[in-house]
Amino acid sequence: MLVEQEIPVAASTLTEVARLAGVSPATASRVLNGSARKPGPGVSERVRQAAATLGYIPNAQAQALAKSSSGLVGLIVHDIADPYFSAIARGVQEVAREQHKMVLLATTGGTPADEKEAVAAFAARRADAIVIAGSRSSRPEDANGNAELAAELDRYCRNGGHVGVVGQPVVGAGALEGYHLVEVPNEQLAAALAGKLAASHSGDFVIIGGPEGLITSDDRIRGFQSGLAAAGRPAAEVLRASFNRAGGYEAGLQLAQRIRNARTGEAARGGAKPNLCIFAANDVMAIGAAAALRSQGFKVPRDALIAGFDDIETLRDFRPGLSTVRLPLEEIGRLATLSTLGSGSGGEDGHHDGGPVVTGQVTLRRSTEWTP
Amino acid sequence: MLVEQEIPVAASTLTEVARLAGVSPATASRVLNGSARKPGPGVSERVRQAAATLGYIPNAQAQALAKSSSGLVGLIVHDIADPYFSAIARGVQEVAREQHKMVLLATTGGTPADEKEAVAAFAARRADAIVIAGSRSSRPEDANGNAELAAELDRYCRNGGHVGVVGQPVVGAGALEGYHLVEVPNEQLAAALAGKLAASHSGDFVIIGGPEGLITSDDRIRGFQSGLAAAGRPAAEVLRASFNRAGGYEAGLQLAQRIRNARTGEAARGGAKPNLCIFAANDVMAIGAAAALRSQGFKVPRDALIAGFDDIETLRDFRPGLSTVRLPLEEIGRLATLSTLGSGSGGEDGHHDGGPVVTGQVTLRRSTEWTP
DNA sequence: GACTTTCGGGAAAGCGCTTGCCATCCCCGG
DNA sequence: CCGGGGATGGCAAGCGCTTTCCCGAAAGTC
Repeated sequence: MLVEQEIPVAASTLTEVARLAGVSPATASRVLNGSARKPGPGVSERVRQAAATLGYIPNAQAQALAKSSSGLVGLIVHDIADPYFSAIARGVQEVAREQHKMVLLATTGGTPADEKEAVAAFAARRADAIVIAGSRSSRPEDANGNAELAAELDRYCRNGGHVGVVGQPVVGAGALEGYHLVEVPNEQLAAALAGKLAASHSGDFVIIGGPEGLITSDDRIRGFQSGLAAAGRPAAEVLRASFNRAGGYEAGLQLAQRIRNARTGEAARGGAKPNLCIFAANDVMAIGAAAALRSQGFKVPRDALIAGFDDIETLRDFRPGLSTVRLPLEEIGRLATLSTLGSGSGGEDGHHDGGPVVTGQVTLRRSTEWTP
Repeated sequence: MLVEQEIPVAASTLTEVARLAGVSPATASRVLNGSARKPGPGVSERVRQAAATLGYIPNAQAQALAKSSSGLVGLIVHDIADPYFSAIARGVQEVAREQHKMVLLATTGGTPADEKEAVAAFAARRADAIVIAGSRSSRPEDANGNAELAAELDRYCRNGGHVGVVGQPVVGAGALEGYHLVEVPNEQLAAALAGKLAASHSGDFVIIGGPEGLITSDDRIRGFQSGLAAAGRPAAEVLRASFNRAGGYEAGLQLAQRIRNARTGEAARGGAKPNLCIFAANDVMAIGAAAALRSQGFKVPRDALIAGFDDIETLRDFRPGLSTVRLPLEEIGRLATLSTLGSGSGGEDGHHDGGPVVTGQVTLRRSTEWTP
């Protein structure tokens, strides 16, 4: 018996389904959306049938309003096209999907003011959780913005929201229930990297870092320096540039000039071991620096060694292979999201929990390997 | 006169604001959220004041429900961590931001069934627009899924939604009002690339394509072949692999074997021009293939030329520079989004409009440049 | 067999906001 | 001086769904 498929011009509502099934909206709601109460099998069948016929799609907004939980996860990144963030985003997205939630995306360029705004927007949408990736800033001029961001987050948490922060705590945020942190051991890893590099490189070190106050960058720099110190080496000079390829390139040009000067001074003897090892605070900067060196006629690792941080996937095919620290970015995204959703119980004492442990791995490749 | 900042434990509602301001919720609504009617200045001031005191954040869900428009833009991609998609996502995000909308992200791996589900979810959330990036599939086994996807999209459009599709039309989708397409001239560009390559390369061509039925890939292959034909060259052999780095790598290994065989056969004479030019249907595959060749001891462009498609930003530092076709991905994302939002009027005749014009640019670099 | 428990279903009260409509009030021309 | 028109504010009816009661009936308990 073929039933005429009704193709409604407008989205049909629960009430219509209920009417068609000859039950009350309450019952229809109970059968179609998991409720504690399970209506009888006969009724259920009728309702489901009616829903199918009408092509019923529940109005998520209305549901959210009624049960004040939206099934939304907010994700805040600096720039979704940056491979660092898109890798994290993939992790977040995966978990969200598993948990039948949708992710709401906001990109802020790292400006605390924008981040605050994004949090507010997420709060307005009653997002169940917010994941903030991307370095916090400790710059004085951002102090204000940070404070507002922290306040906004606090309020969000106080209203029952959960926030997962990747990397380091939001400056000034309280130790609230619902506030989770996925700590990334930038400092230790950078120290470990420095140690390894110091073992094989006897010359100078120089660091290309992001702008002062970018915590991730600062942590990595500090870690690298302490690693150097532990190896009995003098502290490295730090060049500041913007935390992206362009910044790396710019700094790379400076360094090229410097190498050139050194060379002419020392009467170019062939086969000399490169005298400089560059540590860029992230892979993208490292690539930029490498490009700059190349543009000036220098080769890595022949004329300078170079290492980065993150082990961005797309960059693994870069030649010479970039020495770096592998960070499980996708996993980090997953963990940050899970900490806010999955373990509604996981951290019953919850607030500011030590959080899941993330480890990275120093990965040495050709870019820091001098071969005679 | 310092007023004690009231810090409400729960998010405050419009009604509370109204009460504090001594007006009706209607009025409060009118002043706080752009309404056609502008209440008097005195009242407005009081309401705004009250809202500030209470730290009022409108409940977007409720607003959406009441005015059935959510301020949401749905974005469907295969994989957000793929630089191709993340570049597009950036464009989408930008426009959304400009228009004070938020983007809702869904990743589907390209499965029509998942895409359909994503569309349904977006529809449930009453997204104002949906942008679908990522190749459609014309494979027979996806026909079913495609049909369902098309149906879901149709229904969404019929309910007043706007959808913007990147690349090629959804197979089987009707020519509906609210259905926009940003066409990417994959075929022409691939042909142009083939032409340029044919001009400088006299040997064989081989194509590494995605799985058969992936329209983007197929278009590029077809274009390349026709470009070859136009240059009086025989059609190239097509190797099929998955549309990502791994696929490229795999195919690259096969080709390496082939090159090796050819070499031993022809009694290795040094300095021979590479006999093979590889066209990979996208940059990531090209990189994979290049890595495979390298792993087998071959060098690009010494032993084989190679070209890709997309001009992924992160890959521009790859050495040797990868010949490719530059696609303005971010712009494509922007256009797709704008077509659904900005020009609510732009295409008043609207449906299936020719859409904005996207052009790419053949970009030759070292990877296809044989130097003696 | 009379009583307390379930249990399946419905009525209705919201969730927080927008908006059509009505009641005022003021300003102005006649 | 009075009536009409244009502002301006409030009332109340939803938007579509969930959920708390409540009620009748079926099922258990001595």
